[in-house]
Amino acid sequence: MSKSSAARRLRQGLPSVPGTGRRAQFSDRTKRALVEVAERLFTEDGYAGTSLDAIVAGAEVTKGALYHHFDGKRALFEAVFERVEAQAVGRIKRAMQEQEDPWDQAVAGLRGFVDVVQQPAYRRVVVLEGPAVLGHERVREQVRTSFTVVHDLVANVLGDRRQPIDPMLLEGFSTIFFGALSSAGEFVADSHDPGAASRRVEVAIGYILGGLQLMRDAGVALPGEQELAAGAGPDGDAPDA
Amino acid sequence: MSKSSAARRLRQGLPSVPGTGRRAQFSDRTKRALVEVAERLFTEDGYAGTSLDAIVAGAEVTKGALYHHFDGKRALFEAVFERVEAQAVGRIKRAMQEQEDPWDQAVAGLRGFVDVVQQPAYRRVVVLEGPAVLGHERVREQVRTSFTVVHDLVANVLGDRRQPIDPMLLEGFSTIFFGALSSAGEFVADSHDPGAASRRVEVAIGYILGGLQLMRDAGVALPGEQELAAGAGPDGDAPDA
DNA sequence: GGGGGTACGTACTCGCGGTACGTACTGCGA
DNA sequence: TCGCAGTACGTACCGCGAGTACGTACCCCC
Repeated sequence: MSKSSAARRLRQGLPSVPGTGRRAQFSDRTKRALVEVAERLFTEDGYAGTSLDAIVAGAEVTKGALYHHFDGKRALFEAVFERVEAQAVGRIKRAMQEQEDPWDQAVAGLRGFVDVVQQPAYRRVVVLEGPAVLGHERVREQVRTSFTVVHDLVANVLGDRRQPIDPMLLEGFSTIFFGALSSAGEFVADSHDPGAASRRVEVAIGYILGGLQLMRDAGVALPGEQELAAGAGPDGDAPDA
Repeated sequence: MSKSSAARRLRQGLPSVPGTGRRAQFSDRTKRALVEVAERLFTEDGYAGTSLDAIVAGAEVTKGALYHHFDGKRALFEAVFERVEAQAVGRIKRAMQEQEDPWDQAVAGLRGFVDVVQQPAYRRVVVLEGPAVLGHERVREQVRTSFTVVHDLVANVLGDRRQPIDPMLLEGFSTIFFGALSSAGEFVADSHDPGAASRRVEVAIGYILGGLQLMRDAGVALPGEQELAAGAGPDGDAPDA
């Protein structure tokens, strides 16, 4: 049937008689193997399309091992989800740290984010199936890290004003802009010519940010908390062109 | 076990001996009942959380009827998906037709879209699970109708220029803005105070659109097709503030 | 009025997630 | 060094649920 325990350990580069090796090392290796195989299969075939049997077969263990390390299929998916997200955050942060100037850092962050959304694992596990499997609030919670980058950038672009911006309005701006960036990444990933598409996307994002700066510099005031608290705001349309 | 055929027909308000009634009417009624029950259950419990047994029990038919009308669970979900989307499009179009002025129409369309994204059925079936179950390209295809509203609006805001805008760039703008609107709806739906949140969202969207108009009127040119075709564009950042 | 086709109902299979339980190995304390 | 407890699995099984095969009643049209 399945390979013997000794053969498996041999394949993992460990002594077949593990008298000397640390036991926890075996355990961690098994767990990591499960997560890595699961990431590959979930990315290729999706959550529902991947059976636990396929995962344990790929990792050359059995369901007993899987259920020893994880509470079930969802928990395993969540582990994969966290891993993919962590890799994405690392990628974005590394890109930003290569820049000195705050503005360049922000641009690098945006580019990094658009890049990340194009990774197959990120698209499938985090964007496509994550919300349906784990609930979108769980995704939001996890994505909070990369969201912060966008949040700070928006605050920076809208900032430099005397009275502080209404926090909920800032949150709204950030959320909207975050959704815009996600769509931008999707647009590039779905495009037949990713290079050309990403150039368009950068132009578009730059144009939008430029517009926000123009609005700010033109003195078009955002409403304060008291105006927003009142029931009927202004018609909410643009300044007369 | 289950109710007899006669009892079911009685319950549906049809003669228990349906000698006079049209046969196709029974069929359509069964099909619609299945879709309606499925919409309710899919919205409440999600795709994976809803069993076909629960659906056919709710519709007071059996799996034979379901598999006669639909190719399987996915096909039934797709029918629900199309129904929910069609209702959403109708809602948006109706809101727009109440306005005369093109700008007011556009604003009504945006508001209608943000409204729609807050409907539980739309959120769950179209936004949350649709992409994972049917694939995001299928969702894109279906959502094309409401996307057109956004597309036209963006073209309108960016338009009024001498040389026409690069089509792919316009597509990028629309996609990004569409994503922004989706996030806006999600923001409102997730908020504890939807009224306050939707006011913020309208302000933010108005501010962004105003920025785009300012950019246009300030003569900040978007690159043409030939510049975009060249490999390295400008750094893609905002105009100096 | 009978034959064919539609619109179901019934009974079953099978894949898959989850569970119960057995077991080998390992590190530790006496 | 010997037991002993706990870990890290393996194995066998259960139940649910999607899909299928097949039977049947009824309607419509000739």
